[in-house]
Amino acid sequence: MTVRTRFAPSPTGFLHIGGARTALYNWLFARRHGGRFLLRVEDTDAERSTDESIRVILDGLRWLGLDWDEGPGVGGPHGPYFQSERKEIYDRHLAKLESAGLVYEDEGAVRFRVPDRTLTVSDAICGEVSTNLKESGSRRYDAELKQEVEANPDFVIRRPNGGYIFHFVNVVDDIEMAITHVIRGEDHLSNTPKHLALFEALGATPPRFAHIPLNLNPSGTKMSKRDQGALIHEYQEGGFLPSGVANYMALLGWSAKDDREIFDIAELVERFDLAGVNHSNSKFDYGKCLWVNGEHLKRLSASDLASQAGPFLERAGIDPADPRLPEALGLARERVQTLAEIPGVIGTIFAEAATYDESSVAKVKERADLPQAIAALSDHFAAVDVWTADGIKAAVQSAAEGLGLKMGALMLPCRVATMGSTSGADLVPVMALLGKEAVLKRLQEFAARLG
RNA sequence: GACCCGUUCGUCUAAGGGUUAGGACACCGCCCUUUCACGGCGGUAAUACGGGUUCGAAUCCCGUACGGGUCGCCA
Repeated sequence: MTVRTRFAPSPTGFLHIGGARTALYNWLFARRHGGRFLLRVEDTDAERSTDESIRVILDGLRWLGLDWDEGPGVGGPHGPYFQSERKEIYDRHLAKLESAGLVYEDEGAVRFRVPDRTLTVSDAICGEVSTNLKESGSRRYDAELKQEVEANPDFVIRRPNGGYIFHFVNVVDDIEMAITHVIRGEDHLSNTPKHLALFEALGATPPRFAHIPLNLNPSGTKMSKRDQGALIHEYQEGGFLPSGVANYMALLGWSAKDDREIFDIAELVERFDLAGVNHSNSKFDYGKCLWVNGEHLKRLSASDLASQAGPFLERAGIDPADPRLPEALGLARERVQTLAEIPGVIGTIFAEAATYDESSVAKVKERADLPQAIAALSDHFAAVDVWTADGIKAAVQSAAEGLGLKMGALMLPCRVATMGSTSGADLVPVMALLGKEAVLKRLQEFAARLG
């Protein structure tokens, strides 16, 4: 049997981290087992389903590298892949239920007769979970009354206006699309008996279910789009790598059962399995997500780093063709966790002049001998013949000796004078890239600032 | 409220009857670096609670507490 999984988002205008992780698990599972991954858009709620809101979701999936074998844009033998275009299919299945006497009309809506017996979900993660829909559905909690009220256990599958309800279309589509494995959030576990009843009524064998634990925000409540790290496009804009984000998402609820945590996409495909999925919800940790991304950044090849960083460099006004760029990127990668941080670390190399950070300047200004130190550095740099890291170091060394100081005592003032800040990339290579003239000019400007 | 799922350092997790309860992020300290970082080494820190079963329980069972989910003519 070929494994067929699917991701079935409703277009809300955002690709949420929870949805993206569900998509990832389905994708990994399909890829791991040489199966197919389908994408189906659940746009039965017409108002929210704009082209734009659909595009955001597809773009997010593409950015993460979660390509689909069947679905919007690629087609496939089980289309259409938008629920809004599948009305005839739903009508056909409804007719089957009608002729079997399993549905009835109620104030214009169509209700499905639930069976009065125990249905057992055999979940790959949660184990066996049994429910009797007739019993459990005959009472309903009224949030306003704050108490249970009588209810009709037969749930609605079609609205009076002809629109079909999620449970029904979801099941019909999974049958029609020959889905073998449904990996979805645990919030659907309680809905699954309804789906089981529908599969049975439609004469279909249900797929294998795997309900994965939910991702919560750091306060332990449901992630909302306001929470940091909640939306996939923010990662893209924030300079994360798709593989880093996928790696971190995989880790929220799954582990390889050894101490390894950093995996590229191919390694995730190789190692992912449902047995490694946890049973309990996890809280999102933005700091760890940053760390994982930083590890991916460190492992990137020089050319990949250059192409990935491109948009962020251009935005900062750095010419991607500058010959100093490859070396500068090498300096940057060791100390950033996102691509977006790169310009801040090496931007000064490509700038006309240093931008002085006030608190950094204030820090070195505390030294009484600062003007002399800068002057000494200027003199010794001016005398350097071969402007290389070694030559620069030697110059700093001799400048320090002349002042009766250790070399380290001059490094920080030199850093602030040439780079504008106490932080940033490694000073000596930066000066080498900057060139002798530029360094001397910056020292002069800094001295002038001091007055 | 009923039903369902869950509970190991602050966070993500490993250990599925016998471990000094392991790793990672974060935090702290030391070393390295004559700068900023990286890195290396070390430290603080957990089995929710109460009962069982067992020679022995984080691990199996029951209860309690807490957290999450579901209970729509939303998906």
